[in-house]
Formats: sequence, C-alpha cells, structure tokens
Amino acid sequence: MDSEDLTGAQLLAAFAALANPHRLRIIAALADGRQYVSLLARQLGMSRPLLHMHLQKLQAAGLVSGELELSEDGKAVKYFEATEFSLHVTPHAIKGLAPTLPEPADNGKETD
Amino acid sequence: MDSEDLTGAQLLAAFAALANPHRLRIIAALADGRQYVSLLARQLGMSRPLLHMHLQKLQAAGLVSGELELSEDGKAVKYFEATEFSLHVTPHAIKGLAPTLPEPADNGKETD
DNA sequence: GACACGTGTAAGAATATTCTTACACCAGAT
DNA sequence: ATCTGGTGTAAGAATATTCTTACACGTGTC
Repeated sequence: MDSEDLTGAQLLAAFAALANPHRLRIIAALADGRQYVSLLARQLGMSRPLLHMHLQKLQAAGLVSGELELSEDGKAVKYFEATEFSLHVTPHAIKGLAPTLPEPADNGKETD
Repeated sequence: MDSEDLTGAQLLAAFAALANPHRLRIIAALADGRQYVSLLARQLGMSRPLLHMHLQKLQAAGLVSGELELSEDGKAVKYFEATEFSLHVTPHAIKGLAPTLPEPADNGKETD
C-alpha cells in the first residue's frame, strides 16, 4: 500500500477514511497488533455497530484488513489489523494522480 | 508543513480537506504556480462561490495560502498557491499523534 | 432453556458537508 | 449611468455521513 501505486480514486478513498477521529484512533490501536472487534469496541469506548461501520470504511480503503477465525471455545472471532500503508502526500504527488480522480458528479461507479 | 510537526487535530483537518475530489484538483492546479480565484473557477469548471468555500477549507488546513493583491488596472485580485506540505502517513505515525486527537464529541473548541 | 459473548445488518434520527442562488461592494471602461 | 470583471458572504436545498437502537444468528456454559 504505497502512495505511488494508487489511483486518484483510491487515494481519495484513503483520505476520506482517514478524515475521522474515531478511525484514526482505530488505526492507532491496531498499529501495535491485531485485535478482535468486540474487545476493540470496549477499549475505544464506542458501540460495536459503530466500530463495525468504521472498520468497513477503513477496510474498503485498504487501511486495515480483517479475518474471521474460530477461537478454541468455538466462537467466531474477527480480528483486524492495520495494513502497512505508507502515503507520501505532496502537492506534486496529488497533481500526478489528478487525472485519475473521479468527476465530482461521479458516484465512483464502474462501467456497470 | 511537515507531518512530523502536526498535532492530531491538525492532521485530521488536513485529511478532511483532502477528502474531496474538487479540493484535490484545486491543489493539483496550484501545484505549478499561483492563480487567482475567478480564473481558477473557470479552469476547473465550478462556480466561484463553491471554489471559494473549498479554498477556505484548504487554507484552514494549511494546504494552500492566499494573498490579496491589486492588479495594475486597480482591481483587487486574490491569488492562491499550494503550500509545500509533505505528509508521510503510516500506522505508526498516526499512533504517535493519536493522543492529541480531539474527542469525537468535541467540536474542536479551545478552552473558550 | 436462559445466559454470556462472539458475529452481522437494517432502519431511521441526528449532523455535517456540499452546492446553488442571490445578494453586496469596488474600480475601470464605454 | 451602465457594463465588465474582480472580490466576499448568507440562506436554504440537496446529499452524505455518523450514530443509535433493535434485530438476527451461532456456540459454550449454568
């Protein structure tokens, strides 16, 4: 996940995902290592459905990844971890990606 | 404008400012050099009040700067240029700034 | 069976953002 | 005086995002 390899639309999604204090805290909490959703919600003091929504957005932007596992006592547990992204953002870098930005009217839809 | 020197709240404002295709295009357009508002609006195909709003947000985040000048024929002309920011964003960098993030309930108000 | 603890998701309210339209001001040229 | 071309800003509509509440399912334990 290097900023060099991204399209404008992907970089935009990353910025949108990062533009929220909850989600920055989530990344901070996952920077050390992985954690499962319910415990993470308790650690961050937010409701589990809310955390779920934020994790979806972070995952869609490629900033975290999650995998469902089975714990020893049979429960399904979903662990998330931060991906090792590295975005180097400068005016020049943005200029390079501008041609691949979606039109403001666009809804990011593919040729459907 | 180096990501090392920012607080969490400032980084958050920068991400929020970058999370919009119009604003990324504005930065791209200003990466080469400065331009005044009305012409920039025509180049980007957006209304001047809308551009004005986006420029305010970018300026508040420190990503562009503007200065009002007097042209030779007496008109007030406001030029904007991209600041030379450089944000290096990684999970570890975010973790370092997390303690200075605003509370989600916060409205970013100072001790007023 | 009821409880505890994990998962996911949907509906609707509450907020925040984005965008248009309409206004006001200033200065030079016709 | 009116037109052109710069500036700024306010009000309200249209969208998008955020958040809560309430539901559903599965498994191990009391």
